[in-house]
Amino acid sequence: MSWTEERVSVLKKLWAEGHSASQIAKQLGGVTRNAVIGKVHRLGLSGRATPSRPVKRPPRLARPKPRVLPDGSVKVAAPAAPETPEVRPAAERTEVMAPLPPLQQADGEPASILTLRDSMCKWPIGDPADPKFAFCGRKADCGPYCSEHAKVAFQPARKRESRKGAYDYVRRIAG
DNA sequence: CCCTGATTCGC
DNA sequence: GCGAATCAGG
Repeated sequence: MSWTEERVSVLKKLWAEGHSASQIAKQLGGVTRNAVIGKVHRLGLSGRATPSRPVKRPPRLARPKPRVLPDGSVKVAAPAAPETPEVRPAAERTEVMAPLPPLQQADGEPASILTLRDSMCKWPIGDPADPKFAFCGRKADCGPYCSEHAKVAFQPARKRESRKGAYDYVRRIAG
């Protein structure tokens, strides 16, 4: 079947009335819903009333699919260039583990190994090898951490011993 | 697994 | 221009 003026007008009418592509294809006959969608897209009336789907997905990358030719041979197109991975910024990853900056004490310095006391949050902040390495230093809630860091420390429990490991690490550093 | 529209690309 | 294949969702 071909897209006669008649059939196109019917297509437009049904599409405008909100029928789905498969319903239109069924009514027209001789075409699949893909054909209808393709025609709709070509006519430029793709965007209809899409109540529950304003989802905008990124363009699909090319499909280098092998195709079987009539003579039985297989042809493979050159693979399309991969999209840019886009790595997450380091700051975004760190933010989860250290949402709070070290508490400034009276002397303006954050809690260090020397000044960290039992009642202070022992959440490490920064690289231990860095001179600026410090601890959270806020009031420890019920464990070694303040209420905020306790949420982070005692939540994921990934793999095996994130909690114990974190605590031991602090004990090792803090004494 | 059913459905939806969107997109690609060989024809 | 056409539409099958495929994708990304509901």
